[in-house]
Amino acid sequence: MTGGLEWAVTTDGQAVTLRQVAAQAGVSRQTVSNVLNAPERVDPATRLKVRAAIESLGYQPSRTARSLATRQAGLIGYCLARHPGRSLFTDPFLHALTEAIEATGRRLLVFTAPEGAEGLATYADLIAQRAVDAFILSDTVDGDPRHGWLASRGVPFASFGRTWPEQGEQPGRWVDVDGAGACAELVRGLHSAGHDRIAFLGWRDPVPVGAAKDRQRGWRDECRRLGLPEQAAYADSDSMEGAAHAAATLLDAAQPPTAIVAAGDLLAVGVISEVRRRELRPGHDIWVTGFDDSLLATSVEGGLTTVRQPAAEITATLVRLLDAGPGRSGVLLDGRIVSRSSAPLDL
Amino acid sequence: MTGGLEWAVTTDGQAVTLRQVAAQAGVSRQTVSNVLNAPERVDPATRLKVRAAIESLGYQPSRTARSLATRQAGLIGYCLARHPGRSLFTDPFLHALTEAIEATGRRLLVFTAPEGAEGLATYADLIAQRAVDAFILSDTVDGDPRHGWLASRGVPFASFGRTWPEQGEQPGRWVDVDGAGACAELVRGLHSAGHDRIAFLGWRDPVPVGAAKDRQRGWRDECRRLGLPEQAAYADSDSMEGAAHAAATLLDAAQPPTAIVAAGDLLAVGVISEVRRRELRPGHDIWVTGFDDSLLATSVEGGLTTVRQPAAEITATLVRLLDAGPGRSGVLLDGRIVSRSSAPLDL
DNA sequence: CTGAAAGCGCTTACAG
DNA sequence: CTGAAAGCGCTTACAG
Repeated sequence: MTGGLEWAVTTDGQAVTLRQVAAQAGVSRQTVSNVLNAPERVDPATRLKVRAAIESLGYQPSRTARSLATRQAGLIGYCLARHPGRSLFTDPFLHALTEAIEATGRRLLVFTAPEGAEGLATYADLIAQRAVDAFILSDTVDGDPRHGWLASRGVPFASFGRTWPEQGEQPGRWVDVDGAGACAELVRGLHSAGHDRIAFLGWRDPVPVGAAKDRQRGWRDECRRLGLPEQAAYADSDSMEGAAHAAATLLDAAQPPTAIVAAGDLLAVGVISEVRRRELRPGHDIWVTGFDDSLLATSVEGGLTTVRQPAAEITATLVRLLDAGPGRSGVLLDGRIVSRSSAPLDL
Repeated sequence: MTGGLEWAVTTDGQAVTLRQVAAQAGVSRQTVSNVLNAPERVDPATRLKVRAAIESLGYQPSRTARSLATRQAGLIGYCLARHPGRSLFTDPFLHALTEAIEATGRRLLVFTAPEGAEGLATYADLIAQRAVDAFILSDTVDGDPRHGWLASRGVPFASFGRTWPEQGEQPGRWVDVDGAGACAELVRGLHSAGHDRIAFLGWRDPVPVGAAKDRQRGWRDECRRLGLPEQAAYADSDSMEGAAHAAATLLDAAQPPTAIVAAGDLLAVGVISEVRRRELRPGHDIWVTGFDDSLLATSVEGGLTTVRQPAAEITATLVRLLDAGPGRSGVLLDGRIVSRSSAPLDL
């Protein structure tokens, strides 16, 4: 014993099994199994004896053998987005998801799959091989085929993100961040701070969509409610450069906005660079906000006001939904506005 | 049958097993197993018969049962970095790794663990549970304890990144990108383009380290070789802002550099913003390079000249090393310089 | 070439 | 409360 980090192997490199624990404790194998899985059924004295043997041998049950017996892989499948590095939220999300799953004693299996309906074959393989018990879906797209497909087969899953069908019609269970609500709040905050011309800067069309439209809708509805003009511009690509050009068109208008709500942090950073180039000061002359609270948000001078997606809450909800059984339900979580100097909001 | 996407379940929702395939084909179970695992041993005629049954039932072997019999989990473990979102290469790396592992018929299990020696307990658990066959290590730090610990226990692993002990002393097998070589090449390219004052911009100390020092060493050695001055500055944090401030000190010098080699893309973007703020033109007045070819590199105006880490090559090498058996070896891969307008190099 | 047997390391009713 | 039995769904020698 070298201090708790030794792993369960005998001198010949073989792993310790139930049988050896049973032998050492002088009980049968099923008794050992019972102290592990139903300790209340076994006599306290033998329980202690068995626990001592487990401890001294450093025994841990084989996941594989247990899985075969219980018919549970103990693994949740998660498909990595096919465009690595495109979203700045992917990495924090995956980390939080892994921790949330681990907290329930299961683990995360990641895999890749082709886009769209073709990718279903990969899901089918995983199911047929009984390699996972359930799936977590993210990077959902409008009309995502996975949800209906899985639901119709009775495969448990939970989705981060909506597929945007009519309300209540989405198969299965989902959780999402209320992008519309967060952007509306941003507009209210900016308006309270004295802004009357609050523009929106989004992505031009062949881009993600659902979530982007949701954010824009929140901005637009709130502007209407407050009787503010609706100025919007769109970046040709998801880049700082694209955003800078789009921002330029806004700032060149006869009545330029005094605040710009960008649909993402990267876009916001592009807006800021354009603002600076015009010798205007972000957070003074022009207020700028982003979305995601990614590493970029704390990377620009003074910091970027942005909307944080509550990764831990999202993933905890996903895990809960996973075990909620069949049915349809949705949870909408609030994004949290993080105020920094690009738009010093009073929250 | 609805077109190949149906999964292997009977009408009662139970998965198809070997036994049912055997029954339908009119052979024994081990014959079915043989056509799957050693087809050359079975008569072509029965092989066909069995294949037809497999096909028609949509049968796939249970991973769990197979794992128990073969004593191979079929899973590779990979620990996610504890600082999600800090590195822009994490996401592309993970995606490439997953594909590389899948190409060998195995899958990737991701997990989280505490930093440093404490985290070894998590590795120990995974091993004791026989949940994985091997590990891929990344986010290596100087003097990383994992390599020696795993090697001494005979657990297969492969490392992306060095632990920077004396040459040849690192336990196990590793692959890394030659940051020194790439930065030296950058310096040569800049020098050929007429630059005589080529500064380096890195991170101030309590940051990653090994790789950062390696990049700086490449820059420094090449500057010495060419007889160029060695100007360097360091960002206080891994942020555009920190880089902008550090760049300012360089540009305020009596003999300011005409080119700046930044240790990372985020730093480089910060340098560019400082350059622009001074009404200087990146790629004309001041040439700027980054490292990683992350999404930021194509996000700034005209694009950032940077060093691409060959994700597919790295991960293919990792998988190869995983199966190379015990021993020590290292592979140093070249980074590829991607020239864009922030430093229009002739390559 | 094919099949009967044993075993992988657990768990789950079920007797005692 | 405890243990003998059966079984999870495969694979791997080994007879025939």
